[in-house]
Amino acid sequence: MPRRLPDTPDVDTPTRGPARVERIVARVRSIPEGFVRTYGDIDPGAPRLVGHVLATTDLDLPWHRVVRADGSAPVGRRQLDLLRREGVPMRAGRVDLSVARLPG
DNA sequence: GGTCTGACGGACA
DNA sequence: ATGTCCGCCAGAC
Repeated sequence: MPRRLPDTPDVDTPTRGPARVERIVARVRSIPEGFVRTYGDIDPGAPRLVGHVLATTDLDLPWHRVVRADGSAPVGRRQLDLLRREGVPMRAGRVDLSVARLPG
């Protein structure tokens, strides 16, 4: 008898290990100026991992284009300024996701 | 091996 | 709106 069953295959077959981090980096990198993506959009299976990556990486990424699911900015005013400068629409101090959120 | 912690998200009170 | 709880994954001890 196997000591454990194989992971349930799902539609998404998330990558595991360092490859997953690479995928996150790639997705952040691909956010065009003037748009944002949420942590959950970048990695639905592990949004916190996205934060972990952004907080520890030394790569030059458009980190300011990653916001929370409600459009608020985890890093604060500095981040909002950067976004405003790119013309990202705001509403009540948060990003207006209905307009700025990148599809997919 | 185990335990904790992130720039989170969703459910629920 | 505000706060709690739990799940998620990789990395650092």
